[in-house]
Amino acid sequence: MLDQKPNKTEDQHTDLLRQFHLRPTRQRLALADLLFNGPCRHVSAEQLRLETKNKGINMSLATIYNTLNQFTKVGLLHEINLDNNVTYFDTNTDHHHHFFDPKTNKLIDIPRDAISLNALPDAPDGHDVERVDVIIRLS
Amino acid sequence: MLDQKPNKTEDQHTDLLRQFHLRPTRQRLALADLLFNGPCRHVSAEQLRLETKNKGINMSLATIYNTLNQFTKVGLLHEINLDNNVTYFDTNTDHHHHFFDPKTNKLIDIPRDAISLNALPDAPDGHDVERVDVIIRLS
DNA sequence: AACCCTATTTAAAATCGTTCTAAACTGCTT
DNA sequence: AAGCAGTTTAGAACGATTTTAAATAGGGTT
Repeated sequence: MLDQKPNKTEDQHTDLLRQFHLRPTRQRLALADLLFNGPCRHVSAEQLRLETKNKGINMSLATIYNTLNQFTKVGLLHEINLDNNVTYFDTNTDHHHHFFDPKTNKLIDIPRDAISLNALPDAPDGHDVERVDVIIRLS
Repeated sequence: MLDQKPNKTEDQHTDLLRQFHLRPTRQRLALADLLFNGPCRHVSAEQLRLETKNKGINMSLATIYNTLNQFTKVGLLHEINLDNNVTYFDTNTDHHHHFFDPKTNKLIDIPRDAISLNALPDAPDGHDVERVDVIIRLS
């Protein structure tokens, strides 16, 4: 009933965006609000389009894509690609792993240290290991 | 110089396709030849379109997609999706893992037992573990 | 070999997710 | 308030993949 109250985190998001030299526009703040308030999320551009629409926020799908890509570039999000050729964005940018349910296309985070990955093979000549992703596919 | 000699594996491929109730058509045999003769491969539909074209084999891209999907459905191929929203098909259907070079979009197989995956977390309620994919992203 | 039935192939259109374009708008500095 | 660069936008364009409906080709039967 206190929805007049200004969103407590809006100023934080403004600061956050400025840190990355992104102007805190209405649209970017709206998406930051959806992405960075609650618990970690795995969302597609289309999902966010629906969420903004449902909240009465007017913004074009192109802006959603632009923003997600910018957030990804500065490290606020991580990109994940799965079976269906839809790009998902993970608000958890820590090194971690995932359960994946192909039925629902839902991802569940697995903390990094919940999986012990010892004895990794050496990277091929001329390469380094940048990251190790474990995806546990569920049925 | 013996290219008149009938492809020694064509009969094997014919048998293989019949096992899965797929008619051994000219197109499917051509793709089986490209896929299942040499060492394991990771190919996209577009790559196969080029290869068939270069060999003078006439077949539509739709057929390549149809065939790859059919082969996948019966278990002759495995699908892999990476950063670029292109579907790759892996002729190695054993449980194994991959190096991935994002620069070239190339995959390199890692034998299953080259990575020790102990202490996997339990699958969420109502689910089983179907498969575990490890992707070592290179730089 | 001719016939038939169904599976398969095909070109073309359609679809889907995503990016690009060029014009309008807006945050920020002066 | 003015101006400029950064941002948003609608719509077109794009690339990968699927669908459509019509033509073709396996493979069995006569």
